[in-house]
Amino acid sequence: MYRAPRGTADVLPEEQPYWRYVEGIARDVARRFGYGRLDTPVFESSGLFVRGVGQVTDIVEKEMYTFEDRGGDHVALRPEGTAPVCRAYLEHGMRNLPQPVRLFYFCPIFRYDRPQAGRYRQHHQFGVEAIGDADPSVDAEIIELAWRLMSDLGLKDLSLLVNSIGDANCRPAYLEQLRAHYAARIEYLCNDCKLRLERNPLRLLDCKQPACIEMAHEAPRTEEHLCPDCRNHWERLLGYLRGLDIPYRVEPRLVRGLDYYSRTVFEIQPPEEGGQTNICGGGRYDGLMEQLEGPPTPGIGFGAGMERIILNLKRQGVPPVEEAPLRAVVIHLGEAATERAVALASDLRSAGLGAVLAPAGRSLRAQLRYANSMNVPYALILGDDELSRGVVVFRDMSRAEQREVPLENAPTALTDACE
RNA sequence: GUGGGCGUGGCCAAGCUAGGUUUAAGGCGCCAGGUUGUGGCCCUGGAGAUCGAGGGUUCAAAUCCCUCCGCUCACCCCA
Repeated sequence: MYRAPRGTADVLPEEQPYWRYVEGIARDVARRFGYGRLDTPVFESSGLFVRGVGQVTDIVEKEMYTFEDRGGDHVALRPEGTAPVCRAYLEHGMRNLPQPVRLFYFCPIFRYDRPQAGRYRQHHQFGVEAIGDADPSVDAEIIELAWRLMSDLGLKDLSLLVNSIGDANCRPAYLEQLRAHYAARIEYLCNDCKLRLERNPLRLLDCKQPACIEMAHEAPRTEEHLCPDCRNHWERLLGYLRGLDIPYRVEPRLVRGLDYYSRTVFEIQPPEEGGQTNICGGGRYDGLMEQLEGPPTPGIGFGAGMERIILNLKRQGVPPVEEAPLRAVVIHLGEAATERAVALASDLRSAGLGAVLAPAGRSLRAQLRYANSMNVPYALILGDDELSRGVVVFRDMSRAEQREVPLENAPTALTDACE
């Protein structure tokens, strides 16, 4: 028998309220901040991600779903959300729009990884990007948006971690210091970190090995090696966050796994529980547009994992919104009544009422049991007797009371009853 | 890529240590009946499993051995 591929999941009807809930609130928050929705293709040229995300990142090196299509083009299932948005910004000449351009998206993300709690090969992100303005007030706006999303969702006890990793001016010198610090202690490094020392020294800082954590503690801090412009940007951002009463924590060892980040990086973490630590991550990417062969254009944004948000909503007991509920089951006895019941159910739907037909050919008792299991407030019962008199039995399921109403008045009666 | 745990009807699961008494318990759910037209509780009945797959040991394997597959948790990485 076929199963859903490893690391993917069906979202069953009973799960949908959570998805609707998160989408609804995310959409509303995005709207209140003036963000417009952008949908991009589920696959892109592989090169977009190799150039944008970075050749030596795990995402590109070992997690991308890439393939050659029948025409010989090299494409990849989208492994992250920002590069496609930037591609679309460039492709559609959005620099001619008022800056910054504010965009949001919901999309599936694909990474070939060993699945575990809160981690999938196909997951979904809500993301926002503000492109075309380098001012730290935009950083604050993005972080505020993320923070407001979480609080509007009803999630509690979250932590906001922020850091600045500098820019092209100050990072090279910082990385040299970092390398020197670790090179002097190379014999104590874990094997992964020995590789990082050469290839991606920034990542030395967030190694989880105990010995490496210790070294990271004494390592030079990004925050203390910023050039004047980055320092000014950083301090203004923190000032704005304080003004917004957003409780941040500066985390000197916070770096991000994608190459394109510069200056501001941040994450939002749920309270400690087993499983994945961050439900939202983002930062500034002022160099990305140039990597994609566009004009220098600053940008900042974040991605938030839908599955992880929903996982935490469940852990915290936040109830999702009710969907438009079913109002009635239409019960019918006999061929003639069935024919009329089909029309009656249709009339109810035309009146905006959720209604389903009880399974045909079953006893009244069985159909009522069905109505009971559907958890509807009313059952409309139509048999030969009612049909001949032009009425329908209108039964209140919770009170176990019923009365007759003229067939043609059924939609109105049900509407009134549901108010 | 590395390591731990687990695989018995749609779901939860007993049985496996000491192989035969299992035609593989029980519960939920599903269908029917108990009321020839009245649900929820209760009662009765029914459908539904080649015990993850393949091989081996044995007179006999869900139970023991081997191989493979899958799920899951953690590392790594990230949302």
